[in-house]
Amino acid sequence: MITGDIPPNQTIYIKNLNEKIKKEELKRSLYCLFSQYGRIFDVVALKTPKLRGQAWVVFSEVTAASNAVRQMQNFPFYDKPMRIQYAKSKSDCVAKEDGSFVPREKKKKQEEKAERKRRAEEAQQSSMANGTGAQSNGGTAVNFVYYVQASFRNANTQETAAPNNILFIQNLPHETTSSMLEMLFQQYPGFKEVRMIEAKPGIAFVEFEDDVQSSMAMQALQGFKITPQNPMAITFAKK
DNA sequence: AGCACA
Repeated sequence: MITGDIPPNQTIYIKNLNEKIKKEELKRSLYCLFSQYGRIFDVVALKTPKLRGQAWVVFSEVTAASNAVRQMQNFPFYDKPMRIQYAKSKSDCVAKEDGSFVPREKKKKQEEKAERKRRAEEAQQSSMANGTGAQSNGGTAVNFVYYVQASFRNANTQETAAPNNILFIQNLPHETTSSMLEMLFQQYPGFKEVRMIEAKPGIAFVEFEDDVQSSMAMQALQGFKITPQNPMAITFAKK
């Protein structure tokens, strides 16, 4: 068992990540990939020698983390299978929320100064923690996607489907046609076809060759708006 | 392989 004896935690610890990916891109992609399991408070990734290739994704719920640990285990992400466990400790952003946060000991003066500078640079990009950073699509889309998915899960008393080659698209404007979706999705490698159902407007299925390609398209188009009111909510189809 | 965050 890869999670060993680490108790469940709302934060997951991911290792074996592709170290060639730039930090900001990595965080964005992780955010997109894992937001299908629930609301994400924060994504932490550092490129220091000790911490590169690893990341933490902080969920609002332990159940979301549990699903992520199980279903995304060994998922090929930037050509490397992710190894996922629960984090060993509580994330700062969670501790701050529940009042148990105590600032840790300070480091040496110079390091502190260097970090301060780095933080200032990152300040503008780190809007992600508030769910405003996922894609060029803007942040409300991501929260909305989670909302749609959550109600979908409730309605069906089902969990999220494991990654597979077929995407399930929701919240489309009713005027959407399959050729419109084709134009959008065919730009991603492995695209096969779009399927829509006459009797069910607002949803569609998009098939790819495999689950890696489908998830790349999912990340790219998650929250994409055909009209301003319709950020699309993409999940993996239930098989 | 490696568990951080001000």
